[in-house]
Amino acid sequence: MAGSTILLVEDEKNLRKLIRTYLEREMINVVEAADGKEALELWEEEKYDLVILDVMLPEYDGWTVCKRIRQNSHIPIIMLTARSEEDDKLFGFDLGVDDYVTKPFSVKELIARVKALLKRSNHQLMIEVIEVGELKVDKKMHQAFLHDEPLDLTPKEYDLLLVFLHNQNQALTREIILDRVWGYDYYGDLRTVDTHVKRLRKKLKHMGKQIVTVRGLGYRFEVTN
Amino acid sequence: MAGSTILLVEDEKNLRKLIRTYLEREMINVVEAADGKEALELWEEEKYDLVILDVMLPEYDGWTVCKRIRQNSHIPIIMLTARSEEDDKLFGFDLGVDDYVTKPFSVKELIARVKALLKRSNHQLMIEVIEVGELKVDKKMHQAFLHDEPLDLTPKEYDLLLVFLHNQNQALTREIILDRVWGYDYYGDLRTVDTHVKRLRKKLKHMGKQIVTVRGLGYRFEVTN
DNA sequence: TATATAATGACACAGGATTGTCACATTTTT
DNA sequence: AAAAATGTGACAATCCTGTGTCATTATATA
Repeated sequence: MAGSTILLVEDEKNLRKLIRTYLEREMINVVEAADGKEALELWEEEKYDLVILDVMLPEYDGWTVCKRIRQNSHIPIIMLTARSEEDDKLFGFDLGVDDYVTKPFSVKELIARVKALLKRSNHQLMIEVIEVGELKVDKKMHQAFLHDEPLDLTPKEYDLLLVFLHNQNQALTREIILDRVWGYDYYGDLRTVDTHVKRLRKKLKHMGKQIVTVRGLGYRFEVTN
Repeated sequence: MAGSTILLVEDEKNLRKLIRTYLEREMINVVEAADGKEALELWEEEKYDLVILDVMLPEYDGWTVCKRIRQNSHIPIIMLTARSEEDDKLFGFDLGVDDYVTKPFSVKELIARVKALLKRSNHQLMIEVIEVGELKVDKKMHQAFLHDEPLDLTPKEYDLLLVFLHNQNQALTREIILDRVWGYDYYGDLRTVDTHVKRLRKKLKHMGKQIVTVRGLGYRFEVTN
């Protein structure tokens, strides 16, 4: 939390400085970028715990930067949107952003959301064993269990399962799944996801039903609390 | 969004008419003023959702009008500026201008910004869970619920429901609905909307009555607060 | 290194769900 | 009553997903 490093991408200097001041008051380190290009350069250079990203940016806009970051990281991203390009339809499909803050916003609110996300992701990383019903995954062991019986999953199946477990109850498009499991630079058939879902479902036995098909979109790992 | 009223202050008649045409295509009402004095008079008379304001105006210039409006309202203001000077913009941000469009501009861009600002003010799109009475939609899950029971909606039905929920109490023409759900480039029978409304109503059970027919126009999702 | 085994990605096909359209019924307006 | 607009059921075309299979690639084993 304190001691985290944030990449702050915002072209308006005064706003950037203001946010920086507030963040530093929370003992959070801030690296600033004034445009999309700079943001991506800084992104490659160092590791960050969270990104605050303005949508309207010179060079590359926020969506582009976001997409690029999402190609190899699940780091929390907060978008500062003044204009919402997404229409009704598109919005639900954009699953990469963790939170939105709409301009004009109170900096206090933004900071609150930053803290919430940092806490959450910190928490996520700590978790070494994920358990859902009879299903258990020990990340350190790199092994899944069903009824405490080791499950014989292939690497892709394991990765796929983890993506589902990390995004419980979230509808994921095939694109997103392909990105997360195969990597951003993978160029292949979307339907391949289907095949792997089929195989994973089979191995998960009755738990396979938790992987719900979201028709016209993709899949969702459903857990009933 | 649709149904909003905009005060358009621009002295050049042709440009004004052009902007008006585009805005009305979006179901936005337009009130025109040709100079600063008229603008302020109209401002006092009625309520608006947004103001488009040319900087160079007869009688009072745009800054004066802007200042005056800001004395009693936080309504979104878009300035049309001829110069794109940095200091001009900074000056404007002090006055509380929400967005700038620099002449010459494409009307489409202006419209996009208008829509963005209107959306921002009722930033419904950002909300991930929409709840109306017994009806609930979780956008991340991509799932609707009625009495907390999952609703089995087809993709089109889901999209249609979202459009209604994002435009509560707004009469929407079939054209608009077709645009939002099927995409602007879709070429098909307007009556198709009717069929899908029928199907959605049925699945929404008693809540189906909330989708009110606006004879001669289209439909409206009605909520009584 | 050669061989066997497993994993992977692509694809085609089947079956079912979804969709758009139309004709006709019903309602509302003139 | 006629005209106009909307509601509705039926149905064929289309879309989408599940699945089996196969060639290729990667990995493990001898």
